[in-house]
Amino acid sequence: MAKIKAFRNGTKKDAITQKAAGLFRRKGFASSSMRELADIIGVEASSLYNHIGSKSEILQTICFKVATEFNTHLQQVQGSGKDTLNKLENLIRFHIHMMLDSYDEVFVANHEWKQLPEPYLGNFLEQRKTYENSLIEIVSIGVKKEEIKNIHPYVAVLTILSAVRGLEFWHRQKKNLAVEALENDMVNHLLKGLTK
Amino acid sequence: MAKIKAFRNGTKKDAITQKAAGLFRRKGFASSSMRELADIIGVEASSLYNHIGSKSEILQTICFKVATEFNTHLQQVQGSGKDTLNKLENLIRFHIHMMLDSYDEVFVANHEWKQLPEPYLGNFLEQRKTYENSLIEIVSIGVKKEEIKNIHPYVAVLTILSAVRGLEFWHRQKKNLAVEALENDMVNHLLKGLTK
DNA sequence: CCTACCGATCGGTAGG
DNA sequence: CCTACCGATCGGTAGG
Repeated sequence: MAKIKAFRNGTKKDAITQKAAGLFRRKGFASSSMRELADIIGVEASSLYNHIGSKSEILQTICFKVATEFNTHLQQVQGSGKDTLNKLENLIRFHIHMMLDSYDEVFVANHEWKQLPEPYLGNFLEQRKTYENSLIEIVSIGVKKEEIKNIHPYVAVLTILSAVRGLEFWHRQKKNLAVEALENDMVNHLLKGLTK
Repeated sequence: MAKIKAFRNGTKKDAITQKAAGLFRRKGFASSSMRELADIIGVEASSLYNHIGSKSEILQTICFKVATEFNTHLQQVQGSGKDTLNKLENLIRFHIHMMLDSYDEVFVANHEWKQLPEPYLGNFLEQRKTYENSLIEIVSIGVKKEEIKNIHPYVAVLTILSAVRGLEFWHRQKKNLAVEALENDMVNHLLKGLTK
């Protein structure tokens, strides 16, 4: 019975976090009230605190869940032994899939991390910097091995990360454009450019 | 005398708007209070209302000033008669300069437009959609004229706009990397790719 | 430009 | 899970 109760608490907390991700994405963290969130869940605001510790804790859960998923994937890529262009293609496709599959969570992690309280803010920024440095290292090795053209690795990484992040705008538009076509065109653009 | 008073009011409002842009960028619009802004200016919160109508009005001023600057430049490019790659390069460089020269304002326009009240929100989104459609048209013509490779124009525009927007992250880091080198590398990456 | 203040709303708690 | 409520803070106004 205790097990079932724990299970129920877990799913309820997960449900709150999921609904919160959607709300925070639409209105922003600071502009979202716990009363609004409670309305969406279908309870009174005070009842939320049986499942979560604070509003801020919800944001922490979202941000660090996303960070962990990206870090886990990066480690797989680093150990794959593929060449630079293959690694970058793999990373780009993963970012695209994450943005499309976990839109609310990735969006919130990208936009609302500033509202994290310390020490979570510092921890989050450190993880992001480490992630970015790993990508820079991958590009840097590619330049040295002459597998890709000579470019400042930092600029290439910034361009790639920013471009895939921009898919948050696509999600809202739903053009008559298949996901696979979009993904392939963006990979092609970022790796091979526009010039014929 | 009336003229001088109007002039002083004008600059004071401009000073408030400028300081607000920095504050809104750092903390977000909803998390920034008028009392904080007043502290930065060096007056009491109530005194701000001699120069501005509301907190929301400040955000409107910032967002539409930025939108107007981009629209004005776009019209120049459209009437320039250059080929597609030249037009795109011009647009990319302008976005980069805007991001570096008017960092706070561009950042706030990019991140906080959601907090605009109607009808400003609808107006802003319409302007942005029109701007985006103009860029899509430029790429589309380039594909038809075979000046650039075959790609979904929407994806190319999304990739370019997202990449230049990502320069907001660069601003904070101040790598030992000259602006010109960064600009040239990003233009090169977006137009010619990474592949040798 | 300031003092004084308002009603609304916020995140969160007590107690059942 | 709810009712009832708290202190803090918010954007903004009145009046001088």
